[in-house]
Amino acid sequence: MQNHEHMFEAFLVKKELKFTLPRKLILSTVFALHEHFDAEQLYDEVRKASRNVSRATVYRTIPLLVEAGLIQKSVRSEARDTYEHIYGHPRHAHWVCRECGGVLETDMQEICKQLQKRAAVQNFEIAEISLEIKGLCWKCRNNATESQ
Amino acid sequence: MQNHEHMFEAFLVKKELKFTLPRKLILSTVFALHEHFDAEQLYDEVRKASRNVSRATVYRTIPLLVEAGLIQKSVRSEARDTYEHIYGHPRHAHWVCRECGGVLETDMQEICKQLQKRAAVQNFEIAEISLEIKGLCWKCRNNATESQ
DNA sequence: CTGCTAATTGAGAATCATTCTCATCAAAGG
DNA sequence: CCTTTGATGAGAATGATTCTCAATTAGCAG
Repeated sequence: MQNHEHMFEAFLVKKELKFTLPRKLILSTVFALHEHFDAEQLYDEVRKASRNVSRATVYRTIPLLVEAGLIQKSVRSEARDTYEHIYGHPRHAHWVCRECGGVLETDMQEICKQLQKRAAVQNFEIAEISLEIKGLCWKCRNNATESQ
Repeated sequence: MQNHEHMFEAFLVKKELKFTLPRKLILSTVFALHEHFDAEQLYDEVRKASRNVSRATVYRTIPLLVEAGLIQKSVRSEARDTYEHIYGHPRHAHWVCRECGGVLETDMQEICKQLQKRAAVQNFEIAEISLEIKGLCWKCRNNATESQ
């Protein structure tokens, strides 16, 4: 049993919820998937392993995974909500280009440290941090100036 | 005419769009509203000024205001998309409590400076910055420990 | 092993914010 | 006052997510 399975099971036990077969399947599928995914992609993958898991259960399990600290919502404002692993992945900022939609990720260890300090002062317990910068990437800036 | 009206008009002219009456109305309503609002609230307010503005036009104008740099999407993951003024408002981080839903705002001038530096290196042109921290506020942490 | 109880599930209907369609209207220049 | 093209209003359509409810399952007690 992998580490994230232990974590999820511990979380469920604490909440007096059951570590059922559908939940096990969804969990292992999430961690077999790319770091970024949406509910529908997850559902498709889960169905490959078992046709007996419904879309509703996938949608119901995602918030549990979020609350357990295993995943969090990722880049926003797309049609579907997207999620990303946070267990075992250092936090990173997302630089989203408004023009081409490309996403660049950069390290944010330093910023996280600053936020942790501020959290201590405010007595706030951090579960998720999302930093998103939108604008124009270098490619689209070049295209914009060329076409003038 | 206020400054944000000049900005919006300049933006529209540059895009070869017209500064029509509905757009003027929506713009002035946005800036008469709280810093945070959603499309429906905006629509309700606009309708108070004129019953001849449709929901569709409100929804169509919001992305223009975003692109013009006057507003941006705010705290996410609520049912409706919410927006906040950015023209004339220093950027701030949102600390969202998962338990009570409360939102605290803190300054992020320092972080913005760091991001500007990194943007210069990447040759990225920043239009929006959103920093959202989710977790438990001090009140809800206290409640949690009491009830154990 | 068997029954009990409450949580969980699957299937599909329901919701509801947002987007789209399309006929009508308005602005700006000639 | 035409003309052309973008803008608008009204309501239909979309589509991700949530809800409903009867059937199933897990965990426990006997």
